Amino acid sequence: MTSPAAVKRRTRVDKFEDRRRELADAALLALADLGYARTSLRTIAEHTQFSHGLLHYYFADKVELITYCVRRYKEACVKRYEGGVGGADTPSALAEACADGLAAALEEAPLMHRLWYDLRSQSLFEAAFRDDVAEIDDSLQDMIWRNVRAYADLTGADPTCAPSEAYALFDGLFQQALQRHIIGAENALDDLRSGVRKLFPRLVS
Amino acid sequence: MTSPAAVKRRTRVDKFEDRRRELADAALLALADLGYARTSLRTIAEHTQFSHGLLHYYFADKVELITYCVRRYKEACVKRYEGGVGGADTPSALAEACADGLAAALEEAPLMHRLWYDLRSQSLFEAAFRDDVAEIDDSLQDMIWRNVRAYADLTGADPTCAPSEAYALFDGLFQQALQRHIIGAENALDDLRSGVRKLFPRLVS
DNA sequence: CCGCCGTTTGGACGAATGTCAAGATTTTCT
DNA sequence: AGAAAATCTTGACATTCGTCCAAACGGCGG
Repeated sequence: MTSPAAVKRRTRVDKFEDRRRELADAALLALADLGYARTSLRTIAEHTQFSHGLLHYYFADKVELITYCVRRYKEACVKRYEGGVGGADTPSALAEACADGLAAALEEAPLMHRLWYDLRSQSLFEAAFRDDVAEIDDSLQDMIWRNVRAYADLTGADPTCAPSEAYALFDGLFQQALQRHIIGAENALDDLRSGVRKLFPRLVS
Repeated sequence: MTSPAAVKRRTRVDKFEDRRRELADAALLALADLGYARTSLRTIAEHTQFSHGLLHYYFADKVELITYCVRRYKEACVKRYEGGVGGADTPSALAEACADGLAAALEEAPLMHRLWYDLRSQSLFEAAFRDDVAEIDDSLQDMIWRNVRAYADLTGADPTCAPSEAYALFDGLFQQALQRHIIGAENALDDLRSGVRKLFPRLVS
């Protein structure tokens, strides 16, 4: 089995990682509130029960904290979507399920999605974020592509677009819906559902 | 006619407005380089031949300067696109012309478009930017819709989507292409052209 | 030539930022 | 229980930020 030293060490790094996660979650709440540009380490610390100095005990600098947050956000993100839309036996049912899923995700946590687009924009200026952002983009693209493929299978046809193409189109709809939802447009969610539902048949033979 | 006083006064405010424009243009260059989050008034001043104190002579505060920049960006933006694609007599020719136009716009000034998406993201946190951003979004949506309508007319069919829907889809393609172009993907522009060309027939009956 | 007024400068201010280190506190191990 | 290691707090640091202001500049009318 594992030696006592190994056990001790494992619990130690686990506690360390647990606290890192705890701090990162609090940081994500602060970031979702204020956005990257306006979130300082001290305001992040205010979202925790600890002092600001502790952040430098668990993270080397601000960039490492933010990138850790992005990675953590991604974990929750893929876990959220990997369930997928399994039980749909007709094309339009799948399209509707996907539309409802995206609309529900937007309604459930609009501030988190706002943060995502903020961080993705920042990654165009700050190269340190690019790898993590690209990973998240890839997993989102996979999620979209699984649905498009499943839709095509149900119709007996083939997709007429590349995975990245499909992702760009869905993402465009989602981002616009988020924008309008945050402004306060009450038809943003319905328009998103409608747009997604109509997008599927546009992407197969 | 205009009185001498009015003439004199007009030249005065014109000089004032000219300098505002000059400063805003320099600010736009700085913003395009660094992004909203990292651009300070002093770094903006370094892009001009003046000192940082001058900015507060022409702009009340930073928000007024930025919003003025956004408005100025919009002017150039609509002027850039209002020419449109007049001379196209077949649907696929129009689609190709539009695809080439968007790809050329991206290649010509990628940093400006990066700034646009940055500022649009910021507007989701800073309500002061929302009106100007919404105006730009509207004019871009009009630009897209004119092309979709023209394409539909050439095919003798009707668009099967709303203007905002079309804009969201095109914008999704463009934003992804920008992202990949900045990362250094050499096929980003070609994929954008292909995606745009293929998007038109998807949006008509 | 002087004085005026629109411009422009450069420095100063308080506040906020990221970072760091020394000390206090808590946990862990023997 | 006591020593050692970890966790956490506190205060300080050098910068940088937006903002403001007194003074200097410069052209133009009197």
